[in-house]
Amino acid sequence: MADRGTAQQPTSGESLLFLTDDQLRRGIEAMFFAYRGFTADPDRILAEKEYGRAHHRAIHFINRSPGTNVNTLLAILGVTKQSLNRVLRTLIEDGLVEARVGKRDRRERHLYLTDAGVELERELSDAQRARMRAAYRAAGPEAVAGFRLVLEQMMDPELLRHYREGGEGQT
Amino acid sequence: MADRGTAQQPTSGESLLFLTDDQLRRGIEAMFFAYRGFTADPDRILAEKEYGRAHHRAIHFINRSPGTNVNTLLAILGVTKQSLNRVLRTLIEDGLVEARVGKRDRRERHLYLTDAGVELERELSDAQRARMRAAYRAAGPEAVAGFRLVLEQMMDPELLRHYREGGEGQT
DNA sequence: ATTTTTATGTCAGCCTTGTTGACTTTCCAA
DNA sequence: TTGGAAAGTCAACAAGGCTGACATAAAAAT
Repeated sequence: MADRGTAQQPTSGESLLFLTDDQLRRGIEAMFFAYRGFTADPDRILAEKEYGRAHHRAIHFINRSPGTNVNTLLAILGVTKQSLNRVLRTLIEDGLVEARVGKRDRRERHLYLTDAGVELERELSDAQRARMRAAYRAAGPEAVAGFRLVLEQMMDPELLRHYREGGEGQT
Repeated sequence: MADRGTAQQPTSGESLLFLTDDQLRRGIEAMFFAYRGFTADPDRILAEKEYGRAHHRAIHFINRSPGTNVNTLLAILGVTKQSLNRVLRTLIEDGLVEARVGKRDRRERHLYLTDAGVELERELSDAQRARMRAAYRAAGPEAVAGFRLVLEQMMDPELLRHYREGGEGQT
């Protein structure tokens, strides 16, 4: 209802054909299908190990920011503490994650991957990166820049912050 | 383990900096965060109406290809028939989807949205398109082309087929 | 004409991962 | 010293995946 309907003509000289409902629909489907491919490889590995996608996400972000506390992780993952806690507990029990009591604020738990955790993270992200790398290589650097730009625009602004802050990569 | 590790230098003249592990990790996180934004608006609408994301997906693809049969939908959505059936049954009970017995092959059910179904589809896709349109507009046509190209490369080839066949848009 | 295969639906039961609500423990800070 | 934030726990529940088994109708093959 925030829309001007389906019939759209090119307006100014810029040609806004890429904003037609049909083009948008194709983008939406591309997101849907691509996300499936994006998660397929890690999912296969996780299934063998009695873990799920939620474990992967926790492991990923603990690996990216070692020593992060539970609250921060909660905000990044966008789930409830009860939901995260269940996942975290199994990872700690299985010796993949270590929760150290905070020094300054002893209520906080700082999360770290153990050696075994690092190893699983490696296995999962190697698989995911392999597919990503193949896609990047096939599409080329200019396409990748556009890909990243559009995705950033689709994010919740709050998450965009976490995204930009995460890691020390030279963009 | 299909990787050459983190330390990567620019090789040929082409500069393969966009293929570093760090760049790939940022792409992976971009996918994760953006997918959340991508589904946030429809999810909000669906929650009010006692439906979930699975209903949205079914409605979307029935709307895109009216008269499609259950098997095709199964292949596109990548779920089991039991899972789809549960969703489909509620949609039919609620009068959003109609299942007509096939004329040539009377085993098949051809699926159509009713007027009420079309209306919900509109509401959901308007919300989703609005965000997509804002992202497209902010990123610009060249970025959108790259976005689509990378996503296509990430898809399962089997799904890529469905993706390309779907709809009659002039790409 | 009979058998087999295909398309679909359905029942039962399981798992993961999300939710809300209530409650406790710890401990920083006003 | 007391209020409240951070963290953890327990219980109950729902959505939406999954497998397996089975039923029915109709098409296709023999």
